[in-house]
Amino acid sequence: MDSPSLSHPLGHRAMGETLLYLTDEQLRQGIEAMFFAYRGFTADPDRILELHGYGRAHHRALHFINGAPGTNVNNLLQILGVTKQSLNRVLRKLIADGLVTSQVGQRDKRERHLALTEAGHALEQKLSDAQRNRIRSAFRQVGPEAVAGFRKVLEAMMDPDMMTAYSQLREDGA
Amino acid sequence: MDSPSLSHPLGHRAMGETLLYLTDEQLRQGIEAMFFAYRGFTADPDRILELHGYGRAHHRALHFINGAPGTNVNNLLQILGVTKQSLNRVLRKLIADGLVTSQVGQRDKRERHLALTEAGHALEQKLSDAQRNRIRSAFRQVGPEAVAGFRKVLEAMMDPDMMTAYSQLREDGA
DNA sequence: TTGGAATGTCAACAAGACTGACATAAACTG
DNA sequence: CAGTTTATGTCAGTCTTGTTGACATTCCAA
Repeated sequence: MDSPSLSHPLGHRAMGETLLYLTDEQLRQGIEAMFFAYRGFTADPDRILELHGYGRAHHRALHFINGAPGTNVNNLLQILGVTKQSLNRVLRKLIADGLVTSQVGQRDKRERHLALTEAGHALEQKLSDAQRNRIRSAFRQVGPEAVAGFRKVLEAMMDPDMMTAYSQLREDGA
Repeated sequence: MDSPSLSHPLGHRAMGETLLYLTDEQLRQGIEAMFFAYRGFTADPDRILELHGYGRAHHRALHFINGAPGTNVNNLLQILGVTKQSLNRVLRKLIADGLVTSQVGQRDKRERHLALTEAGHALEQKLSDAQRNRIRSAFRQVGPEAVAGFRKVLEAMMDPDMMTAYSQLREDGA
């Protein structure tokens, strides 16, 4: 179960170890695992968001503003991968509700610098706690080696350009 | 980098190995990895779907009908976790376009048994190939141990009840 | 100083989720 | 057999979240 390469019906004669994981069935299982796991991953925050009248888009905005306070809208756009109009609707509501502040930039007055208010932090914490609890529980169940593998696969699955935008934001933040 | 447990600044005195992965920062990275990886995971099929005038919902329907041909609407509903109205809209289009067949059940004539037509198989293959290519590439990069860990974590992250519906479908199929 | 690029806002629209109400047909039950 | 439950489909209306298009403001460089 944890090391199929040692007990594969075909043995490990001519086939490289990596090939064991590349049958269509293995890949199909990987695809479905992503589908179901992602649903689990979002389920807990979704329930909380619904109580407050928000959606997943609001959660994403809160999450990344929290991680890079003072960031501007454009940075956030790169990360979230949506149009500015779409993000703007979400931000407008968060600002109107007093969860996010938008300050005109000092050097460049076109920019708006975003940050969480106290109320914004409170909701972000609540959402983040719910999501972390599930991840923590999963990580505990499987142990550190599995977690390392998980991280490696996910990183290999990302689009490289998305990650560059992300690292930039974390540098610019504050 | 690949084995933090051996080089953690705090050493491994009183802390169980698992604790190393449970700092808020580690969990945050896990959360963001899921977010970015899921986007990569859906990016390739999304591009193909757009060309054909379909969305992710159609992909999901095609995927699970392909995996359990002859299944009925109710099973599909359990798996996809959407309302019948939502699924019906998608199925109606797929049937009208000749990608899916809906046959009245023989034993229970209330049920509709769903299957892919030749055209449906063709599109499903195209989508599935695109998605598999990315997963295969990721799996190849990281090696079998990481893949095993990836699977373990994802399974631990799922909602248990969703998985029961899923296994049922795979048994009932055909 | 003027024109283009960058940034952000408003309006309108589409996909895809939702609820609620209802119709039909078949199966089940007393 | 009558009545109820189950499985499915449909219509209408709403919500979130994505899209484009149009436009205002600000900055910068020719």
